[in-house]
Amino acid sequence: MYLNFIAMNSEKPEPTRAELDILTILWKHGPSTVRAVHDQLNTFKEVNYTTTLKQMQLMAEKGMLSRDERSMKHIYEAVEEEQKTKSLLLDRFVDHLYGGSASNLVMQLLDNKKASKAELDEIRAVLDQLEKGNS
Amino acid sequence: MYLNFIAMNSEKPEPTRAELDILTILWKHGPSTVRAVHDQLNTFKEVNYTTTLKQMQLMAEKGMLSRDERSMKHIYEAVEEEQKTKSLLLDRFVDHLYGGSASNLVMQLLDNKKASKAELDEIRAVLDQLEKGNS
DNA sequence: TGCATCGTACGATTTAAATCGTACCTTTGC
DNA sequence: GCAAAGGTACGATTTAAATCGTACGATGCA
Repeated sequence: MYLNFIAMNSEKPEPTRAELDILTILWKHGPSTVRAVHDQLNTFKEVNYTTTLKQMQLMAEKGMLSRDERSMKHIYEAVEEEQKTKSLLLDRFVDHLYGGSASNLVMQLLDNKKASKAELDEIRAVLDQLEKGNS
Repeated sequence: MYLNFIAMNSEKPEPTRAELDILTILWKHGPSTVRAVHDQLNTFKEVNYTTTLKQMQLMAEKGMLSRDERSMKHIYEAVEEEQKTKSLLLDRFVDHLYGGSASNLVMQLLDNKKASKAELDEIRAVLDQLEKGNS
């Protein structure tokens, strides 16, 4: 009763929605000032500049972002790579909603007619690639 | 003919984590008492009974659950179907993390070695099925 | 009949996320 | 040299989610 493996394993915090918005911008544009991130953010979401600032400061404190303070305009950068973070989120998502079954998720995805013909072909290509590599 | 209010409102709220846990149980077991849901819940998460009760009452208030009060032990049931809800969540997920590209998501998924050989085959089968139907 | 058990109701609290207001320091242009 | 513009710092507030404590009504049964 002392150990809880599930709790121990899932102790990795996932970014919140607002954090993910900021990460996405940083991944896309590379190291940036708060101002730059904020401007991007405001193209789809209205928030006060200080809100973005605070958010990024907190993220830096948490270790999600690093920052270069050499100049007065601090430059922030995402610490974790895009793929790594998204992959974590995706895994959690599959586990939570599809009992860990990737194929179940894909089936649902394809059923949703969310995938165009071009996408289907692309997916098939990925499959071919994988099978070739594995065998 | 009047249109359903919920259907008209496209700002459909997505269930929170705790809510999703409860929905998942209800989808799996069908209409249930709070006690039954709570017991299931406690197999992987420690919460007080009244917490589960309150949560389910709120969900009913929000229209996510319906309840039959004829007996003292109220019976709750999920209003939305499993597939419909999951499909909404999946779409939001794809949009947010993969710019709406299903194939990008699938690629990541397959890269994650999260998919076994059997799953790959299954996915391929789904693809075949779809292409046949479409063309 | 009385008490333990199981149920609902619901206000209050805790926790976490997100936002904002205000203070104050630096740089820049005139 | 100084005001305006633009930057950081950070406490306080707002909002939403999740949890719990307590009250009290039904039921079952020795």
